[in-house]
Amino acid sequence: MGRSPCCDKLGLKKGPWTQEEDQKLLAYIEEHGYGSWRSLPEKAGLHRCGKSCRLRWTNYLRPDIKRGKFNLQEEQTIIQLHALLGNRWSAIATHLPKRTDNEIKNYWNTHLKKRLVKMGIDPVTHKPKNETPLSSLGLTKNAAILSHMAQWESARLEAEARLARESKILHYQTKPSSHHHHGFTHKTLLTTWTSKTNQGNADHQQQQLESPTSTVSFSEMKEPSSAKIELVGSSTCLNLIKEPENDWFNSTVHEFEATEMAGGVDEGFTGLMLAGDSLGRSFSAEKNETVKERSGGGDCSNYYEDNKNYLDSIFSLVDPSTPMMF
DNA sequence: AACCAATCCAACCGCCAGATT
DNA sequence: GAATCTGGCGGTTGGATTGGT
Repeated sequence: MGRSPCCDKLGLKKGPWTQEEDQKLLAYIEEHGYGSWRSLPEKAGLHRCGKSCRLRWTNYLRPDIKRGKFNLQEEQTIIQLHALLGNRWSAIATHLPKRTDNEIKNYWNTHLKKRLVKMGIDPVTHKPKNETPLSSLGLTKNAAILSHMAQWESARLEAEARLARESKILHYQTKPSSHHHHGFTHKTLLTTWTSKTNQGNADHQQQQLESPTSTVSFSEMKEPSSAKIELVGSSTCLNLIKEPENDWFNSTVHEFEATEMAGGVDEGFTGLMLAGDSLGRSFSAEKNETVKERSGGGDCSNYYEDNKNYLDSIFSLVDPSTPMMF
C-alpha cells in the first residue's frame, strides 16, 4: 500500500489568493521552509491544498521572481530556446533567471506566438509557413545537427533542473529564514553544476563564467559558502557546456559551421522578428557580411541571410565567441 | 457612459515519473 | 512488485483589465 491520501479536497478553498493567505504562506516558509507541501497548508493555517500552495509560492510569492515586462534579451532567449526545446517551459525558464515557467508560457502564448504567426512563421517549427524545399542546400544535415543538439541540451537541462531542485530543497530546508532574496537562482545551480563538471579546472571555469554574454560576480553574500551569480542574458549555463571535454558538442558545432561555410543555411528565422527587422538583422553582423558576399544579393539571398542570422543567434547562446548584438 | 471585444495572467486541471509504503 | 502518493510540468480556463466604438 502507498501513503495516505495527499489531501482531503473537501472544504479546501480555491481561486485567487488573498493578502492574508499570502502572508500566512510567506511567514510559514520564512520560518520553517518548505519540506512537505502536503502538510504545509495545515501547519500554516491555510485552507488550501498543498498543490495550490506550491503553485502560489513558485509562481508568485518566491522572493527571487522578477515581474513586469520582458526585455528584448529575454524575448530573444525565449524564442531561441523555444526553437531548440519546444514547449519545455521549465527548461526554458532555467535560462531566464527570476522568470517562472508559467510567466514565460503566458508571454509566449499571448505575445511571441502571435507575433510569429503575424510574420508568417510557424510558431511550432519556427519555419516560414510557405517555405520551399531547400534540402539541396544541406538543410537536412543541419536540421539533424540542430535536432541532435536539442537532444543534448534537453538531457543537460534535465540534469540542471535536478541539481537546482536539490539545491533549493537543501537551501530552504537548512536555512529557511536566512535570506529574503535571491536565495536559489542559478547561483546554487551553477555552483553545483560547475563543481560536478569542472572539478580541478577552476581557472577554466572562471574563464567560462566571465564569458562576454554573461555577468558573473562573486561577492559578499549572506551565506558565506555561496557565490552571487547574476545572469545577464541567458547563456551562462549554455556556455558551461562548451568545455574542452565536451568533444561531441564541439565537434557538432564545428560540423555545423563547416556545413554552413559550404553554403548551407537552415530553416527558421524567428530571430528576425524581434523588435522589428533592424534588431534581428543586427545579430552577428560580422558573419553576415560574409554570407552577403557569397550569396550575391537579391531577394533570395536576403532570405538565406535572415535564416543565417537566426541560426547565428542560436549558436551565440551556445558559443560565447560568436558575437550577439542587441 | 455603456457596451463589447480583445488581451492578460493567476490559477486550476490532468497527466506523468519517481518516490514511498 | 503493486498500489498509491508527491511534486513537477504543460495545457487550459475564466475573471479582471484594457482598448475601441
